[in-house]
Amino acid sequence: MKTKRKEKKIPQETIRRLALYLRGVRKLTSQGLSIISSNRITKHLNISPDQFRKDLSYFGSLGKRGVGYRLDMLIPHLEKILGVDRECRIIIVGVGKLGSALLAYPGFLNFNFRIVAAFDNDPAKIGKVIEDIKIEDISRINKIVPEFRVHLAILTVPSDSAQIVAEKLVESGIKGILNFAPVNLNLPDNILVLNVDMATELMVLTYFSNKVFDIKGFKS
Amino acid sequence: MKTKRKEKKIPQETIRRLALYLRGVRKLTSQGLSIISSNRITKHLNISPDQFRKDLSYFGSLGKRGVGYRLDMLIPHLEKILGVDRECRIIIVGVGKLGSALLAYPGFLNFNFRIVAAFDNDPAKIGKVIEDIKIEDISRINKIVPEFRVHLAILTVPSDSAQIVAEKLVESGIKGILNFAPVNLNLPDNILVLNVDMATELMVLTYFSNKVFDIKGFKS
DNA sequence: CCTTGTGAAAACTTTCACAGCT
DNA sequence: AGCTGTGAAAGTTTTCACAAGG
Repeated sequence: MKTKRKEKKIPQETIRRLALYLRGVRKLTSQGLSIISSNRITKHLNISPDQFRKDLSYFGSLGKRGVGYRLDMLIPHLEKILGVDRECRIIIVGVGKLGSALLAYPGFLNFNFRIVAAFDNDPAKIGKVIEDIKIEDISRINKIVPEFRVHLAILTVPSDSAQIVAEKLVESGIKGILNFAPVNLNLPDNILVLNVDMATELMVLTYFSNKVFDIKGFKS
Repeated sequence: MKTKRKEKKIPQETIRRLALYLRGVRKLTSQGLSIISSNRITKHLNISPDQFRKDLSYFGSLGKRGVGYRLDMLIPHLEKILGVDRECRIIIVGVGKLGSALLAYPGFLNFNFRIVAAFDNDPAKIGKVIEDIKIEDISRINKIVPEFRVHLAILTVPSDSAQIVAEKLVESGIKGILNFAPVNLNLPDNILVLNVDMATELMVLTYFSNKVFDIKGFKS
């Protein structure tokens, strides 16, 4: 990333970890805890307490020395930083098997993400209702995105059409795309794209598991 | 310490990019190209040519100065490094909506990943066949993993049971896990875990899209 | 002129260590 | 005594710049 701001530089991975912390501290709250140390928070997250404190310090100080962090302050703090204190409207584009599965995924609501529409170009699917969401023709993206002030799109169309559909999304005013199609999208710099590519993840696992073999002296 | 090979430190992200390169060069081959420069390869990947050459250089030199890379050598080279030159057997554990979608995902085969079994604990599902794969009872993991010499597992069970199921997978001899449950798995160090967490990705997108607003001076 | 391969510099991220507050 | 917050050190990754080869 090439942000050339004078603001102190926040590592990208810090943001990803903040999301992890939010999950973690919510779980601890539900266990009845109210004040908690960096040590305790990170115990089950495979992250060092130092890293946690450093990550938080980018956004001002919140803990009490000698004491720890108040969960009732920490949770809203993290939610505010991540922007999940307000509802974020999202759409799913491409209602194949994966798109349908994501439509039904309950975990989005925990973080204030609301799926407001789903799109496909298959006439057999358009008009059907899945999980209370009516499937719309893809040509209606331009109408619905501004109307519902949609921020983000989950893109689960076939690779062939990913680029062109992504361009439509950009045109309609979307700000970011979570792309499940295994292609690199070429879009303007101000559009954020994160790729989720299952085959790549498996390759990374394969590479490192072979490495472990080597080091341990095993044979496959 | 025990590795006999030259001990250069290879960045983790390099491996992820190699998978990207493999996708890219395969596409270029299908366009009839046979020799190609780092510039051309990375043109549509949002990666610099320098990065590409550096990444490759960790594994020895393969290109010809003044010329470029021969695709018929580059592709097998990348495949070998990533370990996708041999079949890798995988299983899917948890055949809910997401698990079923992944069972049907055709992209795994391009990289020699073969799904050999699927597991669930729901009696209503056990015995059913999806995409030519019979769904087995989760208790049979211990039998099937060694029998088919399964390397990797895709974990798509509910969060509550993810840890305990993961431990069963480790017991059975699995080497790595692609975890879709939004919890941190605590497993031995020699087991590789990669997490795919849709809500986290959306939060990262939200964070950065708000940042872009700020920088550009827009309002939401 | 091409383009690769690679040390060296620059940039970035994590870990350390300790001052300072409760 | 216990824990946070944070500069400074250590470690890691990317970018630069250029020698060397077709």
